[in-house]
Amino acid sequence: MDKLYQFGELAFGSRIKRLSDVLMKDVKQVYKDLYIDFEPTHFPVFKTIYEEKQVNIGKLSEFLELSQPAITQFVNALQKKGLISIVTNKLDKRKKIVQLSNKGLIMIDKLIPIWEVIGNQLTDLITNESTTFMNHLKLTEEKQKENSLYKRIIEHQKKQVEIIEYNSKYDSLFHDLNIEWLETYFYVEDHDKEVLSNPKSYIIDNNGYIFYAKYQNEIVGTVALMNEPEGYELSKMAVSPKYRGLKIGQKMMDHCIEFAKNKNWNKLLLYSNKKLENAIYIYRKYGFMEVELEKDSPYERSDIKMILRF
Amino acid sequence: MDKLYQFGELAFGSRIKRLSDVLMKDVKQVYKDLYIDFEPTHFPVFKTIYEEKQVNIGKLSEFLELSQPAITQFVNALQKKGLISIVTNKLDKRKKIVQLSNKGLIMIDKLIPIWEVIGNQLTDLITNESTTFMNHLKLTEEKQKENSLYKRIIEHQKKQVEIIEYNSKYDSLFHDLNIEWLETYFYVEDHDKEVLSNPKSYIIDNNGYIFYAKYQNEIVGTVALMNEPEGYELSKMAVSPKYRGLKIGQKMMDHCIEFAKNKNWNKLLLYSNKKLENAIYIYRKYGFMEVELEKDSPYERSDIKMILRF
DNA sequence: ATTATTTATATAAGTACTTATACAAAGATA
DNA sequence: TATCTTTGTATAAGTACTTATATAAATAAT
Repeated sequence: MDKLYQFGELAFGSRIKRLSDVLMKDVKQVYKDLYIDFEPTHFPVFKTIYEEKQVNIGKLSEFLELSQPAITQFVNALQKKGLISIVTNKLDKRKKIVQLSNKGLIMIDKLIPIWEVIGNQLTDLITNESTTFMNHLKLTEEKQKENSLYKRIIEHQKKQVEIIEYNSKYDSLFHDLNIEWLETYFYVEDHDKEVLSNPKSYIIDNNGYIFYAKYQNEIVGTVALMNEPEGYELSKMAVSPKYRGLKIGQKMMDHCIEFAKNKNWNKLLLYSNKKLENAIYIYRKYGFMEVELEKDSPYERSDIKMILRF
Repeated sequence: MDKLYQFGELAFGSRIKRLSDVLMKDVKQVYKDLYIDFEPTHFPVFKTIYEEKQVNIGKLSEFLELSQPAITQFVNALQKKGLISIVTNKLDKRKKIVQLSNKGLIMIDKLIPIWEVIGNQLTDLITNESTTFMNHLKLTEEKQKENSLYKRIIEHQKKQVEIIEYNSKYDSLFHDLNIEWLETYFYVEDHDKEVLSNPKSYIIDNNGYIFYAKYQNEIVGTVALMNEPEGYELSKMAVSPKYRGLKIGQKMMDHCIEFAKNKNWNKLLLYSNKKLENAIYIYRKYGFMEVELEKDSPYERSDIKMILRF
């Protein structure tokens, strides 16, 4: 029972406020998932500064129909984040000219593609067969409850990720992504360097497989299925830190399991480390079970071995 | 140049927020004008309590899809204003049962008619020929800028006030409204009592006129045009304190001036007191000019005499 | 019958605005 | 040229929410 529905037009203001709040919250979560350090409320001010290139506080207030103190507060926040620079106008020392900083320009490049996605998904959300404002509002509220803007955006982003097969031209990317991952969480063992520098001889030529996650024409993740005496080992899983949040790891995992089933393998094994709690949690969700770790395990850093049986 | 327009769907959230803010602001001003001590943001909670009769905080939060702390804050504010009473449920001492207080019930009686007006005017505002949510929003924003919800409501209320002619059945109302006014700003002179108790003989039978302002079938204001040797005097203007804000005084003044012109009188006079600054300001706006006050003016309280010449 | 968990509300702190007011620089006026 | 007004921004305090967390009472589990 949603009382605001029952109140009809009288609650129109409260309802559009509530809708605005949930949409803002969803977009906030999207930025967070994509590791973009940007507040949705800063969007109008930031985009206007970007478009106008140089603009003062009064003009921003006028353009956006927000109070001048509101703009001052946003501008201060954006400067604190280093996204804009503020200079006093030489001809009129009362005026503060605002423009994007270098960091702001880098941020804009990250934001523009996601803004396009947000815009499209929002359009989907608010587009429906209706003739009155109240009905549009109602249908939009219902759609948002069923499948929120947040979910819509994340689903769309996930669809943009495709898994492709080994190609030697990506050897250096394969190396770099995995070294980066190792350096972040552990340290690079000599054996790693050897294998990662020669994926063809160590993996492919040994009847192994390498897959890449491709997102917007860029390789953003790698995974390998290595042919070991005991069975195929899931390994070399690395995701570019810029693209975490898109569940790329899970997408690669889905692909590998499907691939293994099609090959009629009866199991997949992997080595990991208990300190990677999130990863272990996900492996378990996929059905991997912990087994005893052999003394001569292939990696120093491993302290857990898991097997998924089909 | 409204930037948010240009940003298209992306700025949808910001725009509905802005619209919500201006509508709330307009309704707040309406309550203020009508001397109703009520916050528009309290509307959903207050109306729900009224409809449910007895309800606890958790249920309110559920019904209105607002966080529990939000409800707690609203409920505390309403209690502080004396509009609701809170009792702890005897069976479950965690639960706080909220219901309208006597003061709250009186408030509801004041609010219900104005809620109807607000609802109707809002409906007008958001009703337009369009098919998409964005266009509805755009048209509504434009209508709001042209003729705001606030103006629409006040215009409507003013239209509800009509001026009617003398009828002896309203003699006691005529007396009471004027005595109340005198007691608020001055004190009641003996002569006042005499005149106000016998309007027929003192005013009507002396070729004078009495008019009433009628609002929703209730007499809420009075004014008289008294036949004096020098000319007709505008007098006995009183408005019920419950209905200030509807510009009833101005409506009666309009009527009297129109009436005087139709009678081909060449002037209207009035006596007032300089401490009633607002009244004097309005008289001047209508074209009344200050003239010298005779020593033997008819009222002790008067310290200014004004004349409007046609 | 304890103890642990869940439920109902309160409290604290933060965010995104608002209005009111202060202040300094620029422009207008006498 | 001094002063008065206007313009541009800053600061303070308030409002309407939010999330995170605390606390007390009720209920479930042992």
